[in-house]
Amino acid sequence: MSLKYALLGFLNYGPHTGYELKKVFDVSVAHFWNAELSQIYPTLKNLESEGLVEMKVDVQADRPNRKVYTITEDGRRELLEWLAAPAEAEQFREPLLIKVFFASTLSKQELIAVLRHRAEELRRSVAVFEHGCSIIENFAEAIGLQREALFWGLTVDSGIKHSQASIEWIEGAIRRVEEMDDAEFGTRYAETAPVDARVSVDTLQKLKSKAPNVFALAHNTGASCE
Amino acid sequence: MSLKYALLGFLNYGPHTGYELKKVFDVSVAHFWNAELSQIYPTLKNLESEGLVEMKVDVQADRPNRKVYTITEDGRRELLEWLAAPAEAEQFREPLLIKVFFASTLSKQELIAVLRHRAEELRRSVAVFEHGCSIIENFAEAIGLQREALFWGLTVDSGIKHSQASIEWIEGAIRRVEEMDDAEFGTRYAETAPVDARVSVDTLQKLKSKAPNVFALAHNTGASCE
DNA sequence: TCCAACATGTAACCGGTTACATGATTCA
DNA sequence: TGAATCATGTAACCGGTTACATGTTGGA
Repeated sequence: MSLKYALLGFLNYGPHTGYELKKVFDVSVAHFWNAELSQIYPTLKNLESEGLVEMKVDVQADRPNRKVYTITEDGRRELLEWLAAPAEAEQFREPLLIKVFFASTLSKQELIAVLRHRAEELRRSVAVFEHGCSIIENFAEAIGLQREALFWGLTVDSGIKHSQASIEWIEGAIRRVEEMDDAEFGTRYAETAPVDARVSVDTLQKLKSKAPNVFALAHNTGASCE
Repeated sequence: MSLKYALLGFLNYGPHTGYELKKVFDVSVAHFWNAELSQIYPTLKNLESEGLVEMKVDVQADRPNRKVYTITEDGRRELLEWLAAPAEAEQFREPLLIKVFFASTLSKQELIAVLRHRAEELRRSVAVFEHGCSIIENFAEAIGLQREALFWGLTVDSGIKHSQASIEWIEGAIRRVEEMDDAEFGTRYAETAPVDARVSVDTLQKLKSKAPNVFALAHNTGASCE
């Protein structure tokens, strides 16, 4: 649902075509919100039918016609309302954590390799983001939106902070895993006694009745143990 | 695609029904991977048709019949392969960042309110996660998987670290925003000169040709400016 | 000559959520 | 009496990605 508002946000700067919006997306918000043309075009159409934007065909002789979208007063109002409302927390899904969760099935070296690989990726993306900062600043100045540069920079900051937090977590995890015995890995539960699902579900039931508040809130986002 | 492997992971501990898997999900991986029954049931069916699990109907007199799923050797092999392969980086989408990106449209107080609200949510989820740790440890012990507790704890840790990183970023953002002049906010671009989309797209073109490497990699995850 | 850029779209698919359907038992 | 638990599912929808379709112009 947020794509709608991201588009309104850019249209609030000035009229754009779908094609232009995609380009602007790619250098400005792509690090936390990607969008494909095939999604942008129909979304613009919806915005139009809701009366939040207006479209004017710009007939061109030598190139394909352009559909230029302009935000309406209704659109401005709706954008502002959304911006001021509390942000929904997007659900966080991280495949790496599934691997760590079931890591005792792996060998110690395999787990460490997986962790190192992800850390490398994250380090690379931090480097990219650091370049991204200066690009965003140049861009903001070039188009006369210097005052936006601070806000844009904050979003890049957020990305860097998250990546760094992940890297630090991975480094800590590797240290802990390295301290472990090789024997703790490579378990195949078929060989040991398999877990009895009924027992574990019963156990959950008991834990739940002891601390119901914890289970009630668990759906929010992430927190951790030391 | 990861749901499949998360299910295989639990089935590797021992046979479970779909209903049981949902319960186990909710207390163990829900903080980074939610799953609904309506998704679990068909996924189990697919796993069966792929030969990665086997199903046996457990006829019950007083209650509805249960379908108990057991992992096969093929399933174990596929799980192990996936666990050892590099993790795909899930795309990160954060509505709050869209709000910050377009924050100059808001008033200063509105922006700060939005930021504070999210920080509060995050603080609450950190508290929940801290409880979650002890629950996970109790659970692991109760079902005889003590050695798993460390890995499970690491995933909770990751959640805490992320939330804390977000909180710190928000606190920094609030400090920066508080230093700003009220006049920097509440811009309505219609009143000033709207941005010319063609100029901004041209500018992007030039920035791109100057630093093509940055744009090539930009799709990874997040990094930031100081 | 061939590819990239310009410019707009549709269709199929995919992972996931919400809502709905069924029907027994147990507990407050 | 009515809600919660047990237990399985289907259907509709939603946001998003990938692939496909079309056709021109300009540059390597």
